[in-house]
Amino acid sequence: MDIKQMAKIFKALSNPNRLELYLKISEAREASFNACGECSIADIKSCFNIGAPTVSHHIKELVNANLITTEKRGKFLICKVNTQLTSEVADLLRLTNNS
Amino acid sequence: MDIKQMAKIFKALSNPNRLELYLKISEAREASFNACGECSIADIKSCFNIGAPTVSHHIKELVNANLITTEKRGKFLICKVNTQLTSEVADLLRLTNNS
DNA sequence: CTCATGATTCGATGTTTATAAAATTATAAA
DNA sequence: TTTATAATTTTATAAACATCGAATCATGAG
Repeated sequence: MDIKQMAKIFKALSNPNRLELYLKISEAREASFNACGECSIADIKSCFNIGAPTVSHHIKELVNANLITTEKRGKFLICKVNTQLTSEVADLLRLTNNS
Repeated sequence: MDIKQMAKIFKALSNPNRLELYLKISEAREASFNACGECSIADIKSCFNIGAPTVSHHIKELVNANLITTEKRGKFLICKVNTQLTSEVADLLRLTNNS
């Protein structure tokens, strides 16, 4: 993976609110918001102390870093984690560690 | 690990130059700058197109996030990766992935 | 069609950040 | 002790960022 892309991923996870958002979306697959492992902006927003425009902005950054994907379902936007990318990054970090 | 600490780590890795710096320090253990798996600021600086003050600032951020440790040896500052933290982070990323 | 609601865009604002130039400190060598 | 070199601190600046309120867009319900 290219350094710029890697940095972009880390940047997307570098804001505490956005990171928590991301983790929430990840967890949604298990203790689900809607039993399908998905998570709407309204769901997310109700867990945080930040406004809808900010949530929207954060979501966009996560999508932009390819960490999640979204899908419009009716009025709602459904977010899912891109599990492959996350584990790629984990592997890269692991590589720097072959002590 | 606490969300804020996690975010801090990611922030420290979110700048392309700083990330590359960090990776360079990691690699130094193998294809070494000084055969002891260490890496001085001068070594680093000579690989990048950024000035000494900037390198110094980046190093400080990496130390601050606990990703590296430093040790002054004579005129030189020697940097080493904190491998434990790195693998903790990798594990955390992995965790979001238990599909 | 109208309305309510979920989400996005726009505009503004205060904060953080990356970077460099200049000045300063620390240390080893001559 | 003087000098050269490595690194840090200080100061300044331009760019990026997080956040919000207001306006807007999109969609499903009545």
